[in-house]
Amino acid sequence: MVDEPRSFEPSRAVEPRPAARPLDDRRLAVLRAIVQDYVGTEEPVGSKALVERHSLGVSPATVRNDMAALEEEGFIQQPHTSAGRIPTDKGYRLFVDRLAEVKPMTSPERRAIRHFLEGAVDLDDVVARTVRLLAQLTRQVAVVQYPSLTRSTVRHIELVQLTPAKVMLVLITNTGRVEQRMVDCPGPVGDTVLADLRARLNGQAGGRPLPEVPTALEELPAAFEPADRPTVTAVLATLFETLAEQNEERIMLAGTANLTRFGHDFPLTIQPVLEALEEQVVLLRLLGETADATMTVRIGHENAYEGLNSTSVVSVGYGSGDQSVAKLGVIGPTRMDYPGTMGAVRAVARYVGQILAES
Amino acid sequence: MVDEPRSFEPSRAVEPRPAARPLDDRRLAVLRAIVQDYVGTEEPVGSKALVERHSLGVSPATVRNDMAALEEEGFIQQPHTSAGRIPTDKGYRLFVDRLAEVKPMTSPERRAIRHFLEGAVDLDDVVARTVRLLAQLTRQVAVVQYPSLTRSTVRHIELVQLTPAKVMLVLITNTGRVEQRMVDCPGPVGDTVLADLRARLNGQAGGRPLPEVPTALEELPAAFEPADRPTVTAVLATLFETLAEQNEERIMLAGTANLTRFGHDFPLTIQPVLEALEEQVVLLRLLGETADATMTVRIGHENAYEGLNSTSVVSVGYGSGDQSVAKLGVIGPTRMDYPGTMGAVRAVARYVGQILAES
DNA sequence: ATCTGGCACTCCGGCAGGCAGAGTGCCAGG
DNA sequence: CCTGGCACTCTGCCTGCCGGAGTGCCAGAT
Repeated sequence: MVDEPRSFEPSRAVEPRPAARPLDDRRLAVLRAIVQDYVGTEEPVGSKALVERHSLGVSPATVRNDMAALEEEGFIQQPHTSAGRIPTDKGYRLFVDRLAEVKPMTSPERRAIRHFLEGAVDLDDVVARTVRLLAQLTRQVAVVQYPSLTRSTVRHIELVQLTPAKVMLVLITNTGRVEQRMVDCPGPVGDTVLADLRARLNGQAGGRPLPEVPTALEELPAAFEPADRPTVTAVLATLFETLAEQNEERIMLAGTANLTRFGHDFPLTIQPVLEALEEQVVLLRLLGETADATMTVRIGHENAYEGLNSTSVVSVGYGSGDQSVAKLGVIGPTRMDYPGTMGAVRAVARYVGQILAES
Repeated sequence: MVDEPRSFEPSRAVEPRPAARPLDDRRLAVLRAIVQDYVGTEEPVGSKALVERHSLGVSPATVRNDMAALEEEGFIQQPHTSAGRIPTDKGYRLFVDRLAEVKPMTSPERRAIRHFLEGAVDLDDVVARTVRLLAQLTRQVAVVQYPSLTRSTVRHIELVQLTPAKVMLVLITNTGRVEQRMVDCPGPVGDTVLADLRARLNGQAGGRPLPEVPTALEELPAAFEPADRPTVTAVLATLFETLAEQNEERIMLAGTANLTRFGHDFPLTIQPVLEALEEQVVLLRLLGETADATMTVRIGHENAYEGLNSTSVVSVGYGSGDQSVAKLGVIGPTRMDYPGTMGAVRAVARYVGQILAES
């Protein structure tokens, strides 16, 4: 294992460390170079090529020794004897943790992102644009989760009478999401009752976070005439059902065509990934494991889902205010450009959050 | 070219046709056998294998002659000299036009379809279930278009005041589709005006096909006080915009993982297909070319979109009543099981139509 | 006139052998 | 502790070779 980064200081005491320290630094540099080259060329990288492309200031032979040590520790591996080295999952992990900086978007890029997202007309459009943008920027598969119901607040509840005993319930959240359900009432519903119910619903639930709504409305039926209570409870039941339905958490994805640039051994790698992408459940769980605010990178076997063992997932939460309402991310081969991808993901999350806050 | 099918009669006159007639029959049988075998094995089929698997009653040598003729006419082709034959697009065309029967679903299959679709709770769910079902039945990529706005009628229009000058417009169609838009009004909107407008909108537009709505509401602003007219026109503008937005025609797809079973020369074939699937526009145009009621089969180069030149598309309209409101279909390799696929597509379209009519 | 068996021909696919190139590990010397 | 050198190993590629599958054509049979 490698120690903490503070060992970079100008060498204060010399005795407690057996002079293995500067060597470690160079080893890390070698690992960084290997990752960068491999990501670029997709071919095992050898010692000679390394010293040519990166000014490491040492000879290939030295690099070979470092490589042997890195392999010993499990950061890199050889596909076969006398081939170059490629990073292992563990190697990538070290790379993103200690060797890579998130690469910020250039300001023209930022302008373009902002401009593209600002053209959106409704929530569907925002999500659609976001996911396409992300796929394009990273040239990978992008996934965006709709702002989740559970973290939103009620903006408005509307009741619409369709037939005497059929009412449509519309729930609008502060994130612009709209859910509608039909309610079959036990009998004809009077206009005044409906208006009253509508007013009370909005009065008592308006502005509240969705999970709190059931408790806030608990006492509601008692406020109505006994004859009207069945109707009220029917509406409430449907409302609570809508609130509870987490499986209504939708996601959108784009960039599947980028899968073709995945690797050489094609059908094998791509098939399970495509299967995973079809399963909303899998994707939701994937995003669910993301820490809210900080960016999460899951590399290869760190992914719980087996089909994604040869992919990496970069994800982060985004939100309309300071707190996140949903997640987004990209899925790509483990050999991806981590700094660039992370930069793009972060930037897009930030801007879509802003857009949502404005609308 | 091959002539009309009535030549199957027991040979009446012998003189005007140079006895090439019975031969034609056998040639067609050979073509059918080639298509069937190739679809099954995915390998060029030779004369010997053909006579072994199908009881054609003639020797390989004879079949070879027929094959030469079929190749001459462009129905089959050889990948290289001394390989077996594979059907051309033209060969498949002849096959589906004259040699194949749509294979009906078995009754357990039909029961399963019906049962699976009946579990749906709303329109989104109907479409989602349909597309998954279709993908599973055909083991190919399935595409389902949402019931289109242009063919639906207005069930209800609702106006919801969110802020003094912000109104949400909700449009509900008879197919259960719901569209909502924000309307920014030029000034605060009075309750009575809003109620009046709501009533008039529903009175004059309710039940009408969507395309007729603009003309039906043409005179509406005149019925209001001059002071309120800007608000009315703002609402109407948004409504018309919603109606006009054909690009809001949404589609859903499933079964992308089935692309891996496409062929040998992988990335090349699959890449353009994935790209096509990402472009809703392409898919919509694809389905748009489908004749409403009858099933359409477009084979290989018959597809206008170039990326789909090595695929076939089987599509058909479906509807809640007797007329179709949207289309659905599947996309697969030209070497697909046409009878089975067509049977599945037809059955699913029929049942989803029934489900929509019921709800 | 049509079908059939036979025959020569072509081409693909797989396999062995040889060769160049890249990369490694190790060792002795700076 | 780094470096140059050397022997070794492995892949990838090309070559040549063979067997198999399939065809096209022709002459004979029905």
